[in-house]
Amino acid sequence: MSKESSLHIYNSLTRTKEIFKPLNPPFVGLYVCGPTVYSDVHLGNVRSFLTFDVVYRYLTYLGHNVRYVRNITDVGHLLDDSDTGDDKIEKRARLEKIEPMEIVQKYTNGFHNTVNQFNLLPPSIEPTATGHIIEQIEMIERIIKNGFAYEVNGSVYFDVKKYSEQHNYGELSGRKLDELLEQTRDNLEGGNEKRFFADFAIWKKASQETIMKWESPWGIGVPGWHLECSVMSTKYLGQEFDIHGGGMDLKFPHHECEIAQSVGADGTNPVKYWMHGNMLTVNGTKMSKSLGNSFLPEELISGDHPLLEKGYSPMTVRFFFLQANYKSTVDFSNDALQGAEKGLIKLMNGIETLSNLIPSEKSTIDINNIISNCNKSMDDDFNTPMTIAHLFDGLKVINSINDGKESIGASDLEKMQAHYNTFVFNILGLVSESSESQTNNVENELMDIIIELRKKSKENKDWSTADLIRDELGKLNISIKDSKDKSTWSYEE
RNA sequence: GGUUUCGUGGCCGAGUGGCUAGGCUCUGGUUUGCAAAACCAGCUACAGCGGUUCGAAUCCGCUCGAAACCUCCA
Repeated sequence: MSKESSLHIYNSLTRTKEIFKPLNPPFVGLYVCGPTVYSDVHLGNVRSFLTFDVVYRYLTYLGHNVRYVRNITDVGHLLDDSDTGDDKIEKRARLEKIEPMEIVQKYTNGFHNTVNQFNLLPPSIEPTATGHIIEQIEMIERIIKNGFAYEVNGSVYFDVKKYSEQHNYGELSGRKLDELLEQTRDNLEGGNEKRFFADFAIWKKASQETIMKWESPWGIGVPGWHLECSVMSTKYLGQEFDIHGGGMDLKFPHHECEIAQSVGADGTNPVKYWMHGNMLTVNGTKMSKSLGNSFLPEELISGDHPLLEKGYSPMTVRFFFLQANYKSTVDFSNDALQGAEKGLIKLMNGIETLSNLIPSEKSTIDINNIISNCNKSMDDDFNTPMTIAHLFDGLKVINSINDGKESIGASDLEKMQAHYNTFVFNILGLVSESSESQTNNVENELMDIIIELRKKSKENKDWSTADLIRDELGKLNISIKDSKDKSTWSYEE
């Protein structure tokens, strides 16, 4: 069913690159931690979702039947585990004086808009935490039954100490419990319901004011944040599934707790391959809401932000992110963005050139190398920067064919065009930003007339008229490029 | 303090024991009525100090520096 592939994935759990073998071919389960919808997603969030968008796209390209689950956290994201723990969404609702569900709807819509702008494919299933309260309660019951959780005063905590007697709590993040203890001594002070400092809430008793709350065997309350991912991933992908992704910052405690919960409830380690995307930094520090250095997509596009010299299109940003490895931090800078902007234009121009190439009798160049190089680099843990480098290598060939220095046969040309379409548009998910506006027929025909007129004046060596036309079009952001026998036009920024 | 990771040229960023990354910028050239685009060539590199090796930017050790996580965060 799936193509011959030697896809390797860096598994955060084993800290090595492993060959990817689906548990139940041709199906592949991919779960990605989605946003907590209590405020706008910023660019750092986008990078993470983009990483897994490309993973999803490439797995699909390889012929796998991928079920991609990305959740929406709409409840249970407690500010902390203290007894006065507050829910992020409720806090926001109180601030904005509206219903929690209104907050959820507002920022879920915002999230979807953003994600569309960056051309991220929608997941197969986008479950919400509030839609799976029953399953969460059932999971808590299983954990309690197995002796890995205890109830105190209407709340339920995961018993990390008990768990670590039989299992390895910290296997994902590399943390050791006794070391953790030394560092968190301060947190043990005060009246805490937990038996052990590392225990975490899986059910939290609701206070009087809490709006979103549910009945449970332990009274009225809300589920713990880590629980929803454990429940929803295994509900839709099975007790063991292939890939779990998320940002590096979720590795501990969130993902560590997910493992503990699943093992605690069902005795199975749910995830075969853990993937963690790295952070977006600004001037060397992580972009985050709390630090106030985050961009909203609108600010990015308009350039209306103190840290931005100008606006950048979503595709420029997408391309910029793809030019770095997902496992590395990327530093956001204007110089880098401008570099990406020009690089993307070059790539898109090259594809335009490719689509207009005229085939020759036979090829003087080897197409297969370019194609297999792209596959190889994607197979190497989704190495998009390398893939892009190979695409640029191919561009040189395309341009020299266009210049008449090399030639390409009809079947090779077809292959090459298919290859660029597949890799650039389907796998990397880039979109030609000018093409949409160029589908207007009247516009195209008008431009044909103008270009024809200009051609006439050029033939008459009436340079001033030819230049006038070019300059005036330039004012409308239309640029004219002359080659030997014809002129082409396109919109520019 | 602990865990994880990293330090590559003007900028961004791959790579990995011996073979050109790539993009952007800059310089020179080709092409062009001019421009743009394209093409060719050039320019600055692997934090520092030791070690292993025939050979290291790539492995090991130390030093210096940076980041994330250890509290909510993609």
